[in-house]
Amino acid sequence: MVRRNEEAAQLLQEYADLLAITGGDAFKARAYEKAARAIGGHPTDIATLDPAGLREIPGVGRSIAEKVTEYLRTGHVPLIEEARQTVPPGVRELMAIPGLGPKKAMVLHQELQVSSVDELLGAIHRERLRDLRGFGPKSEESILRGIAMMQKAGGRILLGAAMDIAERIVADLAGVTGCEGCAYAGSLRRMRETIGDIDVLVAAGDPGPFMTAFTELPYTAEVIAHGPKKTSVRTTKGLQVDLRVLPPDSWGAGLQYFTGSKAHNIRVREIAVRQKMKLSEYGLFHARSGKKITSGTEEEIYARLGLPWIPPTLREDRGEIAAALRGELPRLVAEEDIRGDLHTHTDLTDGLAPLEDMAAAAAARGYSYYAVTDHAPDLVMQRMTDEKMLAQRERVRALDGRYGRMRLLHGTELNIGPDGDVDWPPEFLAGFDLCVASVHSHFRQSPRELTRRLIRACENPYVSIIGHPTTRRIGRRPPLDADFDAVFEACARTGTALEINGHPDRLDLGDEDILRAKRYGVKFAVDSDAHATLHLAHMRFGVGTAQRGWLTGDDIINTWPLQRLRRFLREGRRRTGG
DNA sequence: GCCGTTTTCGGCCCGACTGTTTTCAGTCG
Repeated sequence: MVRRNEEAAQLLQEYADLLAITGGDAFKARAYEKAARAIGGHPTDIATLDPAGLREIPGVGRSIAEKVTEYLRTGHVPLIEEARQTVPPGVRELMAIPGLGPKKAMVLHQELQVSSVDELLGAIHRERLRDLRGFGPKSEESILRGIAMMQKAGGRILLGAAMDIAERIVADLAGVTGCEGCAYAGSLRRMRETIGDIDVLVAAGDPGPFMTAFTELPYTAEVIAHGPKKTSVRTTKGLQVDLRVLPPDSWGAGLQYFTGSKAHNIRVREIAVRQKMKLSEYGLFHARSGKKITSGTEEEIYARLGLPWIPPTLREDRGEIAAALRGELPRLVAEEDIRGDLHTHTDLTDGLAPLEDMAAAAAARGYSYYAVTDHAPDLVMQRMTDEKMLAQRERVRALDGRYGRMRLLHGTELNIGPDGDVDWPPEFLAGFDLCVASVHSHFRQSPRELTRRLIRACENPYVSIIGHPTTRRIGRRPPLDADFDAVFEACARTGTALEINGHPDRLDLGDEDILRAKRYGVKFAVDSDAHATLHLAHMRFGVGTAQRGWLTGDDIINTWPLQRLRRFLREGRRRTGG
């Protein structure tokens, strides 16, 4: 069942943007934004709710409930469609550029008739922006930087969004009669942080029904190519999806081939050639006779080449073949190994769900422990106080034991200030079971200052985990320009874990940094940073990223039993390394 | 547009930073 929540959330967000662009009531725009967020993170599928049920979602009142109901019934909301007519679509696109908000986007459109990113680039190069009120050379520079960040993603979409659509397609095609196997392959199966296009494979004798079903899926906007072996479509969101139907006995060869990466496959084929064999998407063959050796499963193909099966997340030609040949592939962490989440939020700060709901959802995931880590006072907009935090601690203590075997931990996400200080003095921090500390502002300090700042946070005895260490947001904000080797060294020295934040916008640390950090002997924490019950599921992307960094359960503190985790937290409070 | 132990009006997450300005608007977290 596909949730309609995301669609409705996007529509309401669009209307909020349109209101902001056209200079409507800012509070009204914010109300729509808030409702969009609440609906997107609401655990119940809104399609099952009547207007009264919708109004129980915080931030949804009479007017928005009516519009959502209308949208669910007819697929249209005339008021929003009218508003859409008044603003060229490119203007909203401009708002996606970091540093450009609704006001500046509208000025660019009204004064320079700019309504797309390309037109904006043209205007900057002709130095047209400098004459505009509120713009200058620095803004040109920062806009260019923002556009470069966006374009570096090169039309690729984030892992989470790609996974959503791929899983829907796989579920739909698996229901077509004659389906003997259906899976996504490509960079998505390898869990890369961004995805260019989605590859879906089906094993079936007769491709026809699948090709037809594929072109008729509700999210298919345009059929790019339609043949007997391959069909390509563009989805309503502009993402290309390729479907290949393989004969069932070629399944393993096809899956191996289309999973890639290209560099990994080249290495594997070299091994085949050295053994007088040939590997293609149809199977493994004798080079001379052309006779097929095997093609049914990936395991058989790798085995016939003298290799163990290599997990897709390792298939990047980063030494996995050599390690496999030596029998030294790591025993990668799996999602089932995760015993708890150590970085999550509730509606006490910017989360959507109350403590009880978050804890119940965590327990349903089978966790043995679960940490609530709401924001601390220095993130001013969250309005945290000592009293609120202590009251929450009381509630956490009272609820502990009510979720089966799952234990509740009370923590916080501290802010690492410009000097590396955190929100509270040691006496107060000592009351938490654990503290995550993260950078939330002052991203553009000098490398020297940033490095010192992060190291000082590591050296705080009460800081156990550095949250989203580089603070990058994929395609939006570059990583901090710090000397991360020095930070990794400090983490190892002080017994501070580095977070692998599973939010698809972040995936921070990323795979390359994980590989580097591991060499210093650092431990990691894979967290969801959930702000809603559903976001607890982002753990899978964190685990995928950890796998891409070659991590085992032993490297990751939240795969450990609670006792060992507590020992790590205690040790860290003793070792300041100073 | 939402919300309510301030309850049908009048608030709404608030402060800092940035680049522009010559006193501040826009953007961000």
